Amino acid sequence: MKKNLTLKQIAKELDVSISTVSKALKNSDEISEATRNKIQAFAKLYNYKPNNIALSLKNRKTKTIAVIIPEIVHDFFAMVISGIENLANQSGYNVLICLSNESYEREVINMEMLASGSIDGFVISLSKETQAKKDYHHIKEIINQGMPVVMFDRVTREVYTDKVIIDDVLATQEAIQYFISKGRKKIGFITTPDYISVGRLRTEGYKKTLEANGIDVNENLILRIEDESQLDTMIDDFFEKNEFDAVMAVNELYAVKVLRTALKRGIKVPEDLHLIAFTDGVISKNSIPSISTVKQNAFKMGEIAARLLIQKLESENEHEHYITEVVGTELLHRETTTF
Amino acid sequence: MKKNLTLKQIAKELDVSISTVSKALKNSDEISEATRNKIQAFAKLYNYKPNNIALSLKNRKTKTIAVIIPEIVHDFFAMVISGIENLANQSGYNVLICLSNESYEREVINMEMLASGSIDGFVISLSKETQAKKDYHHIKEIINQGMPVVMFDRVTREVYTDKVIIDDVLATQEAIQYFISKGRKKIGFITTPDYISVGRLRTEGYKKTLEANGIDVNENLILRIEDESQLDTMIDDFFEKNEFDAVMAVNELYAVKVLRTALKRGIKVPEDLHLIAFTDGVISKNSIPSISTVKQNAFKMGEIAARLLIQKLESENEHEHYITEVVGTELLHRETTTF
DNA sequence: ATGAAAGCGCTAACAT
DNA sequence: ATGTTAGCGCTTTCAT
Repeated sequence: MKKNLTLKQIAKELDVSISTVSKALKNSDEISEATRNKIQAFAKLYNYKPNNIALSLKNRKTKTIAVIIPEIVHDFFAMVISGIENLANQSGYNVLICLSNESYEREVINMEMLASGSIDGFVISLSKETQAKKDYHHIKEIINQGMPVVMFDRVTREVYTDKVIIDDVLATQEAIQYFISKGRKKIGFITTPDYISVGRLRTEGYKKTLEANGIDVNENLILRIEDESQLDTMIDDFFEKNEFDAVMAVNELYAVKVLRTALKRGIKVPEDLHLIAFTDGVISKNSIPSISTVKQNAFKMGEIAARLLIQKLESENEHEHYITEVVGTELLHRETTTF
Repeated sequence: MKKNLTLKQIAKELDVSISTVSKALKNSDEISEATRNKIQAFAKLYNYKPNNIALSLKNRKTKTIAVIIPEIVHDFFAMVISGIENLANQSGYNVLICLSNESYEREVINMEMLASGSIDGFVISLSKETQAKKDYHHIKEIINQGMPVVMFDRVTREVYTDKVIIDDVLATQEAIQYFISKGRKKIGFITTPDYISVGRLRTEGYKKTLEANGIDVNENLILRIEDESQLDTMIDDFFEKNEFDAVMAVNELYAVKVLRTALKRGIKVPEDLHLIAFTDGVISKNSIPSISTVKQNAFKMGEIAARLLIQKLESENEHEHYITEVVGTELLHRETTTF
């Protein structure tokens, strides 16, 4: 490992003191122009780069924020990240991404690693395992140490901090109500186990809407998928045992599997089966037929999360006050619904 | 910002020296068991966490590696990252991800930020803009400073370092040869501009195969897509002006667009049109019909890249020797080809 | 105009 | 068994 050029070396080489070099490079007018020029030229020539680590130690500021997401192969998270990057870069912040891979342990490890010095704040969406365990110690601790954390999408009431979410109940109600308005009554709902916050809320929205319309909730029409490796068989089985005229899925992967299964069984979409998914990503847009979705404005969510975080970072006062921003959603009709 | 507990504070609180605390926490037997216990108990109680920044400054080691990728909404990159994470985590390394967003400037900014202290090494796939500009100064510089860099997929001969690639020419030849073996002659090829290394190589493989089989290369049948926002119109136009019995696309997004266009035009797939794509991701798997692909073993590529990097990091000797690992590919038949 | 020195949090060689 | 000290690279206050 060749070592990086340091102030010390420059100082020695040019036979001045370290502090003179430091000041000269900052263009301080404490230093004569001649010396300044000489030092700057030298630094440039040998491509001096200040050591960020040393700077962070000193300043306790890194101008970088970290995003912790459960998985990367998911357009919703990818788009949120784009939003975060967009706003953060504009404000002069760099963005680091870490994956929890839906694992509690990796979430903790990554956060602890970063929390101790490397970054100024977090944007996080909880891993499945964390939500299942309901153990939020690591996050509370980080907040207690004074590091700002903004949560998005998969959040929890148990941590008091800024949050960015959509109204999952409402968004689902809107979709289900649409099905009903089209005369659909046998509405299937494919979701996650209830310990995942958004899955639970969406299921709640589904049930509420049926009840509000005087339709009995049939638990058989709700499929909760725990283990994605069994997606295909579970959905196939779901169709084997039930009959639907509409299905809603909590993400686009589940939705496209439904679509495949339905078509394979000779069910016509959208004529015989209406389908709406959460997450307006590449799958929904490009599937054939393309899938109608609840547009979550993921990019905007990312921007808001970044804005909230940076505001906290740059405000002096103790931040006793936290807010939850609810981003609006939109029902986007494509080829799996009739408009 | 409440401050983190430091060795100094513990030392003061317990009325011992800082180094005693440091040693005690490392369970050094230089320290009496009594003192050790006392200090460890205190540290635990107040939840002491060593400051990574300080450690890095000291050790010049961070045990974390950074991955720089052009974009996140792309299964190939997502899967490579999984592979990297897998191997890195096993070896006790953390992984940080940064996006270049296909921009030269962001690639440079991110790398420079990280290079100066925050990480031990890089795994990178070049951004489009970097490949177009052919400006690799930032990477060469980092390597010169003694920081190991491993490149994957979008690489360049101009930087001498470890690389992980597939044999793009060969993989394409295999696919095109398959088309030909099925009697297909009007073979379209949808690719990127030639400045993108993998696009160029794949185009080369396409042409070579045709020539080897005595088929004239018709440049009209090659569509180079620069600007993805025009994907739909360009492909539509491509089909308007030409007739195909087979098409190969350099990624799954292009492929699914081809599929949509073909079906919309009443072309039967795979009967009238064979289709093969690079990238074996969610789109190919879930499209209807599902798309036959060149499986790039992205996960494995990630693992190899991480392994190469970590080997360099942990070997003492000056690493004068670099290798390029070529990962095997596989033609995966699904519903857009007949087997 | 320039430099010395302290300090950020930690480790480790070297006292005591 | 415990402590002192120097040093990692940098900034900044306080001399000179």
